Amino acid sequence: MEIKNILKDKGLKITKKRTGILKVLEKVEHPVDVLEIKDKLNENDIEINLSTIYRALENMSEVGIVKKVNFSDDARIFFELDKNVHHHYLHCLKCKALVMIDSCPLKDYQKNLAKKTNYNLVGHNLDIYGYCPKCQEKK
Amino acid sequence: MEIKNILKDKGLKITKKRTGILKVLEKVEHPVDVLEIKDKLNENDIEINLSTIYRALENMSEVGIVKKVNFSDDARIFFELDKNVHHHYLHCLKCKALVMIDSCPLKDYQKNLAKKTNYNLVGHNLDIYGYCPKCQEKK
DNA sequence: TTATTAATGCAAACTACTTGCGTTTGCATT
DNA sequence: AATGCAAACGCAAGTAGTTTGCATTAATAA
Repeated sequence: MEIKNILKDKGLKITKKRTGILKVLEKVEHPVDVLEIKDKLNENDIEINLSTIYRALENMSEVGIVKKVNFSDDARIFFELDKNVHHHYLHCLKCKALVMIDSCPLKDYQKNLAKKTNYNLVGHNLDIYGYCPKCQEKK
Repeated sequence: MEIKNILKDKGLKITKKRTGILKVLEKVEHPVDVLEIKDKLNENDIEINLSTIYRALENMSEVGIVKKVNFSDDARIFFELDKNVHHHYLHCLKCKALVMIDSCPLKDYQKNLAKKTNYNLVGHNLDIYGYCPKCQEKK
């Protein structure tokens, strides 16, 4: 669906800033933080305040357009388009590259764990850390 | 080993604050943040500044006495005694209880993933979220 | 016992994020 | 096209968690 229609669909007003944010998320294909969004918009001559970015992302995550992503070793909040698919990320500790892993190794595990512990499990968070092929060479 | 000897062993001075912090970590048996440490020490009539706690924990984590623990949904840093065992935590989203899971479901997975991706993988972080039996009742 | 070095407290700085409020803008209605 | 109103926005200030510089104090080796 086109960006404008995605917003209209959820009853959110179509503004240059909001469509700009969504275009950035579409293009980069990895979770981004607010500063990266600001920089990318500035490059395209769109001035935007950080609080606007935070609020826009908050709104859009409430209606399921975007998704908040937290990494355990980073206090920042990242955001990505919510395509309704569960996945995890492989992190390069040197160049910070993110590789999406879309097959989750924990589906069955979580079910079994729920049974064993009597917890009602609703989700999990997994991040895998290492060095990408390129950064291994450089060392 | 006794707390005093653990510190002496690593060349750290034995102070009331440091031994106090370690006693707290020993007793609580779950990762704690700096405020919980401060409160527990205050209860035992030990006044301590937050920056002292941060610095003591930083020093002690550099030498492997304690370990930093990050949870993906919480910006705070938690700390636990470093017993050199890999484990994960089950989080209750309501009462915030933490249950340690000491069998890791990802050992083989990580090895295979390393082969497949040519990444040199050094570790991972897994947190599992849900509701504990008690909190399910309350609802 | 003293001298040296690490540890500590305090205040200020810093990072990431949030909030209050006055202004502007999108858009439904006329 | 003009109007009105709620939503979006910018700015400045506030908050939470953590870090840092510097002067003071305390631990321990000599």
